[in-house]
Amino acid sequence: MKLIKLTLPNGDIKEVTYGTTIGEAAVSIGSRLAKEAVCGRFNGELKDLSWQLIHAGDLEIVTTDSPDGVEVMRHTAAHIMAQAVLRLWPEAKLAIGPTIQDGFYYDFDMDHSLSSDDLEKIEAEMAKIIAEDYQVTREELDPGEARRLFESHEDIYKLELIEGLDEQDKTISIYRQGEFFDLCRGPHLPSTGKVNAYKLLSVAGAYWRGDSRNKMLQRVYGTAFFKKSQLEQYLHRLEEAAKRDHRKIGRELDLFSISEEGPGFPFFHPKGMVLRNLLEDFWREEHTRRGYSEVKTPIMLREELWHRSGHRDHYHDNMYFSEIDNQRYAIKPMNCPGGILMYQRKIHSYRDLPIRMGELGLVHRHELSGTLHGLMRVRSFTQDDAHIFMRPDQIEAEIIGVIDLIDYVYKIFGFPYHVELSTKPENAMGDDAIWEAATDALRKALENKGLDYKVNEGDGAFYGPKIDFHLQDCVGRTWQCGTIQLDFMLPERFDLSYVGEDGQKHRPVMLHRVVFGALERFIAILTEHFAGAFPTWMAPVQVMLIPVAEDHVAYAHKIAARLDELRIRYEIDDRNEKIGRKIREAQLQQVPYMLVLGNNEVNEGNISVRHRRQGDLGKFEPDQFIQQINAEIKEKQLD
RNA sequence: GCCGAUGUAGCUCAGCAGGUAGAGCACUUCCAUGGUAAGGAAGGGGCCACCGGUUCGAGUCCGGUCAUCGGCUCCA
Repeated sequence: MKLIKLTLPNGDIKEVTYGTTIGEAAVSIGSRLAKEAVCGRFNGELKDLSWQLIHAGDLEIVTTDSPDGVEVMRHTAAHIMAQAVLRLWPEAKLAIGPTIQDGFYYDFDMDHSLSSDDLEKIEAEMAKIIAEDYQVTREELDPGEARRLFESHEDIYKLELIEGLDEQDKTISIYRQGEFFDLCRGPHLPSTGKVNAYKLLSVAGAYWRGDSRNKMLQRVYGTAFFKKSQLEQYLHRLEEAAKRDHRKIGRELDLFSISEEGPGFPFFHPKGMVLRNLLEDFWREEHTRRGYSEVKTPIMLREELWHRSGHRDHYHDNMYFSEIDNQRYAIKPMNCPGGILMYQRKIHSYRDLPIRMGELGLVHRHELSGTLHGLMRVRSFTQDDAHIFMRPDQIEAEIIGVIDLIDYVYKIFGFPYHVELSTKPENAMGDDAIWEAATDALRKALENKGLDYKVNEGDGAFYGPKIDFHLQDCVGRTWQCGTIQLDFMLPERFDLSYVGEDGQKHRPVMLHRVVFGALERFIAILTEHFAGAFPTWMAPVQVMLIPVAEDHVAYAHKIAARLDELRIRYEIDDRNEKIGRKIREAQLQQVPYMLVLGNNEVNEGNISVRHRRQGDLGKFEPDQFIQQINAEIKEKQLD
């Protein structure tokens, strides 16, 4: 009998007989391992436990605690869901059903429109399929067989997928469980009974192949875990994220609102303005320090300018237009053309470069109505923009300068982040050579900084490639904020120049960049990240003065005068209420410090300090407290 | 823009066999002068998103519009 040598992850060599399945191999390695086994990884490829080993190679048993194991199980869960849907609505056509981060979905084409009540029905049917514990088996078919099989069920979407697979010369495999079968690469769990903790989460529309010209299908989202406790933990996390929703907190803390009179055009309330102004102050301080100047360009400019810049051709659908004195105007969706006009006002020497021109620019973009979302997705927003005009030899140093700035700013807020590089998109201006040079410059700067990055092919802006910074909030979600875009195109289009050492005209290179991205969105992210409990330096109200009774209001004003000197933001709660109530409300407003002022304090000339998280901190000399909170603010401490 | 759901007081929500609207919180006034997360009482407040239809009668049924929510597409 022929023996096969398997190399295990720890380097051990295991010999098994020809034709042994991965599942059997797992048993022979250890019974505990076999119990936890989900599938195997043979020479880097995931295979079913029933896969037969017929030649030597590396074998790893993928277990329930590995990310791959979870993904395989979710894929099986998606099949079980599809099976359940077909049992309930036999006319449904299956499209695709992949796993995604934290779960899976399956797209269906069916007349019955699914409601959340239906999710329960589907879940119940899934429970039956799991209890019935069908074997999940793999079959490999040639394209003709596969076509016939799916044609017999009029599975138009699967047939389209098969066409694609056939072109790529890939093996066509299907998986069966009970009466159900599906086109699938696999691998899968050995049987449906192995799926344990699952939950269907929502139904939504989704275009076939993600293309809005195609039919809209019904997508059911779900998730599954090996352990009930993990599922519960995940659902709990969703609840926590919902509690942090900036739309809810924004209302509760009176930061901003959006009126039906202006969908996508937010109103900032006084407390939201405090946040905005602080971000702007911080931004100005950092930019001044780093050699930026600040400008402001007009909201509206002649439409002709936007033809020259290329926006009219490449960005038309997102722009608003208007008319003044029979002249066509456009409302700016970006700040760059204005910045360029500013650059062109005079002749520049090579000695003047780089020019770092910052602008907190209010831009308007027509976003599709269905995409608006609180402050995260709006139709008018303020970019913390800057345009750097520079000589080609300055490109790398300037990019590195921006990378350092972004790194500095994100660390102040305690955000970890990662970086992505986006290359030439389909609707791009300019030829490939320029794009390549620009993309190389960005890549070089990243490599010089030793930053790891992911590449997004075809995801760049129409005028140049970009580096995106994705920060991660405390619930683990990521948000694209900062970007650096290199642009050889607009300087060309606008015939920008500087006078070189040789007295001749040369073409400068432009860099577009933002750090926060948009103030509106950044405020939304901060709100969710801190769940409304902004660090003291940002808190709209930093101190709540709480006189115990009417007699103590005068003393509160005396303390307040001291806070005024240092521009510490406070409120005096002089309502005729018990202090328990005043404290509760200050807590709910996430005020960092509450000062309780009653007879004891007035007589002793001190204050009782309560912190929103640490509770009662005891008595303080007013000066001592004020110095302490002032330091906390100046150092922008996170609490 | 597309698919689905939703739209009742400032907020959270109840109401429904179609008979002209209700709670808690908030707000106002009064009483209580209170010591670390809600003191008590009284009162004001709604063109039930908007427009049209069915009906003797519509918050409730039907159609349209607008907005919001969950996604898709897109993106700061």
